Amino acid sequence: MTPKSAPSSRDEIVTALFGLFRRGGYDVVSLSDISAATGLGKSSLYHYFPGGKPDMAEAVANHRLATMREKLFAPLAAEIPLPAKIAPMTRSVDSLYAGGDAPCHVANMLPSGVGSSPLKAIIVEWIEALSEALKQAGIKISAARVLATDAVVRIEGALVVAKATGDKRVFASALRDIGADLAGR
Amino acid sequence: MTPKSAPSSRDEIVTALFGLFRRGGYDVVSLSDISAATGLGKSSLYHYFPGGKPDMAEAVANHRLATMREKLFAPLAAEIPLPAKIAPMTRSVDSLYAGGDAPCHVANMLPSGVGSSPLKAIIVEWIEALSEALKQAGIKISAARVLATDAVVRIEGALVVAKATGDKRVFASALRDIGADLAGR
DNA sequence: GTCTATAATAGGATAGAC
DNA sequence: GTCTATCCTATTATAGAC
Repeated sequence: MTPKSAPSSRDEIVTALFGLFRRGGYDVVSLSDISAATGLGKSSLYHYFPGGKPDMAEAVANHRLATMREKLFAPLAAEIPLPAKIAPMTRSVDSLYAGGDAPCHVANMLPSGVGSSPLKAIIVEWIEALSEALKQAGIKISAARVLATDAVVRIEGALVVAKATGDKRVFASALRDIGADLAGR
Repeated sequence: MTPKSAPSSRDEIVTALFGLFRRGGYDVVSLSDISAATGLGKSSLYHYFPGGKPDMAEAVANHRLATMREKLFAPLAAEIPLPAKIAPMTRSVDSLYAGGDAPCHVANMLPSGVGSSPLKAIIVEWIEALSEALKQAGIKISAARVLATDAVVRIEGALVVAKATGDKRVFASALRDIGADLAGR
């Protein structure tokens, strides 16, 4: 067998970086911030990310894509009734965004343009996974796409509005409504 | 009469700054960028904005709030039938966000925390203006608030998703659906 | 693999001439 | 009101010892 692709501590660093980038976006986060958050000197960071800060941001974006695939997209492909998938999804979404407290990593990283390919994949694959789940439940694919897109749109929008107003309930009630719409009203 | 509150060229500068801040967010925009966009030297900028960059960002936020009040919130208070107000609103929104091409200034400025008070006002007053318009049309205030919040949520979310996927049609169809929902289906 | 030290650059901001 | 020149700081990044 090939040697186990050692889970280096790079993964732990990336997790710490994710917390920084998701909240501030690319340019707000400095190498000093990263150094403080990880406990590593600036130079050590270049050992893990030879490409510097853009390299870090892209690693974080790919890490987030993997998380979303595992926690959200894969479960949506299960061969079980639709409502049995939607409820867990809304719970996972609630958890992934800390009940509306944690901003969307995609939304905050987009303006910088760094690592935009995995960022785009997160949104595209999310809509795709939802569409497929709805289609499996007997909904026409065209209607499924509309519903799926609307769900992701509302989740992203609720995060923005909740942050702007300081009212997390906007996120909670949006999630509830989305779940009801997707599961079939 | 009081002398006309001279429309100094500060307004023109603020308009140029708005274009920069809305796209990049606070930290991406440097004084050099601003200098290039306005044609003014860095020092001249401090003549108009003694508080420096934060001062500029807050001026831009207040300018945007004024624009939103004029173009969106005030028309919603008119004493005409609801559908006659919703259609113009969606058209104005389409124009204000360039059909989904131009990002939301609020969403992109929020992470920095600079000028958050007018930014919050933009969202809060928007929801309030929509709620009032729906209430005037005979919808119960509690239901009106839910509908109004959902509309703003979907506009904000559609901008994020359209930007992430590179597909402006997401914004166009979201606007159409929102208009239909608000005008009474 | 992590550190200290340092380079090279760009950032925001100010002083003062015109 | 706009400019040139300058200051100070923070930034990303690299070199090289351990």
